[in-house]
Amino acid sequence: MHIATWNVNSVKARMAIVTNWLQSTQPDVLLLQEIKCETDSFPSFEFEALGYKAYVIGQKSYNGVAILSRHSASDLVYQLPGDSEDAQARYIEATIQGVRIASIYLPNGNPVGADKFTYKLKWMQRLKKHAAELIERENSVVLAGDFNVIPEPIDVYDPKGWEQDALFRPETRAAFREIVNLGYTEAFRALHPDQKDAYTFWDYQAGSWPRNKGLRIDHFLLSPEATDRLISCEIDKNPRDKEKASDHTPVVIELR
DNA sequence: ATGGTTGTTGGACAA
Repeated sequence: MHIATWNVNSVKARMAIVTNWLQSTQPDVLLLQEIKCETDSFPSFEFEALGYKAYVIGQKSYNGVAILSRHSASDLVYQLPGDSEDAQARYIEATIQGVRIASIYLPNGNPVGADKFTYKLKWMQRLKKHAAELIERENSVVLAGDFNVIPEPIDVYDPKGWEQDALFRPETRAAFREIVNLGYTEAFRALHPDQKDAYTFWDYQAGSWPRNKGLRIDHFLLSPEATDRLISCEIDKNPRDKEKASDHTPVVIELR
């Protein structure tokens, strides 16, 4: 079973690149983040034509996540539990072929010191609580998406320069470790412990892509049973080099 | 670089 995650930075602006990639890669599941459209205007029909059913929670202009699946999904959850007041569309979860899978768009959190950073840390505490319940309740759990977290210095081109950024602040990294330490395995680093310059995001500005000045912020967290089934985890850099690319590129895992 | 770019939206805001 192949599962992919991709922050597409507007699904409508990215339709050609995403559909071409789906046709060539044909994962069982593609998790999308930052679809930037309302639920009802998601281009479900185009994905159905390629054999994927779409499960979507969107909102106007910002955020929005989706699960595209070649197999039927059940027991959908459309928001991260723990705050019914939170209207931001950043979380969707479903069971596909016995695997509990979430598509996550964790808040960016910048600027540090303002409401946005507080919101990020609270969101991560909610995610920790929910991740603890999932690992207790379910067997194979896959939490994947744009975590907006740089886990370690190896995951950023200039660790010093990013010290004060919400993606790399000690509080952010600690909250991420707390989730992992519930018993999850971060798939890419587990399989590629020493691989440097392995990034999933390159800013549109200042020639970040051609200079490979990137960040590794899109992750797969796997429960113990899912980890036992893990065959591979690879970053596919090809879509980032296309015309009209997203600033993120997809990551793909295979489970046996 | 107190730069730079992209997307939504029609001026900022988010990233």
